[in-house]
Amino acid sequence: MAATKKIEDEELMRRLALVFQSHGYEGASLATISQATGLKKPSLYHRFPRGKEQMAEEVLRHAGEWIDRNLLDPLRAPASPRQRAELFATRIGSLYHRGKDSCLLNLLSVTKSEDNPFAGMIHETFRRLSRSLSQVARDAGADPKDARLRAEEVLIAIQGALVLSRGIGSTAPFRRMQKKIPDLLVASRREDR
Amino acid sequence: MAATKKIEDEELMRRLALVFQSHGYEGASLATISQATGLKKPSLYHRFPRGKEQMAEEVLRHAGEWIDRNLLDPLRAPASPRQRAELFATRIGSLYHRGKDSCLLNLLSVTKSEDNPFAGMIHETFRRLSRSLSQVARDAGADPKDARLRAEEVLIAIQGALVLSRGIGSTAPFRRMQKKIPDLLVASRREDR
DNA sequence: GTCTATAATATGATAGAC
DNA sequence: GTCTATCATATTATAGAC
Repeated sequence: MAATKKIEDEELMRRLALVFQSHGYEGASLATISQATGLKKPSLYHRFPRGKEQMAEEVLRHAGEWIDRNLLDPLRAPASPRQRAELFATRIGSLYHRGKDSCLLNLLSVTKSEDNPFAGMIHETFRRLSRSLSQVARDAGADPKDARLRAEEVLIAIQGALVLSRGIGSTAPFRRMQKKIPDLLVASRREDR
Repeated sequence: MAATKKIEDEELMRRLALVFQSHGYEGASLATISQATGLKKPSLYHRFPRGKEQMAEEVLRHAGEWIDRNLLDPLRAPASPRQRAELFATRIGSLYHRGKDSCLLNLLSVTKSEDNPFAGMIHETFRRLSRSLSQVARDAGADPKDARLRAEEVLIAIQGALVLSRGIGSTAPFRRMQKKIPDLLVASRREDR
């Protein structure tokens, strides 16, 4: 029974994430969410007493846990920096369905209200990604400052490729970016670049 | 009278753009828009008979014209490729207020409806940017294929830096990215990158 | 061109039955 | 835990005066 419930929760979070990814926070109405999850509004409020804001919070938390398990843990695995960077690039591809999906961190950073209720969680998630990525760059020989800049470049490349791919209706930019991730993170560079 | 009207229209579009940039399409209610522009709802409908969708369309068109005049024309100016790339980087900074603003092309590509009403204009604007940027890369000696990839890299860097800067609440990533634009577009590269 | 007033609908949220 | 029915408010949109 507990196992079944757990699976249902997983599926629920998966569908909620899809709705917020597709339509953004304000664009995801309770009617849309109800249809996407198969739960009527009162059932949603039973599960999320604080309503839509809590739904988005828990989706963000759930996504953060996925990232910790499937992106950040591999970055600390006992493998060469390049191998870890390559595995990271692969996992990024499955997180965003090879560029077809948008990033929750991008979409949930836009709301009606002046101060975004999710800003803290979004900031925190980017920070964890940045720390783990820069550690790989350091393991590959980069000094701390360069390592942080490389991590930033990788995050920029991912977010930018997702925006551009959605903007032009083609995943080609995302797939090209994905191949570049290992070099951005661990390849040696010329001094003048 | 005509001149005064023109200025008012400019200011109106400027404020509308700011609202959509800050809150996204669905997050920008007519109440918010009314407050931001100083026009009551019936006045807005007098100016935009098809309502909010037309407002966003005209804001996008207006932004596209700004881009043509202030970003793309300089890319074709009689100057060295590097000088043109540097001017472009400067103008990108003022377009996004040095990283404080978000990109309309990103925010307006998210709506409630399944097929985004602005997809065509967004796609078209990215296309014009890409064409003009790649021409600069070609003028700097890149072959057509490499030039297109460099233009794509620049667009990815801009969009990604804006997303990351908003996500972490700091314009530092945008400002660092801005300095890299000229090299991304026109610097020679090692073969193995 | 702009406004007050108002309508029609959508949206977030709850009461209460099962 | 889920539902039907309902509420209060927000939202898009319009009528009609000035």
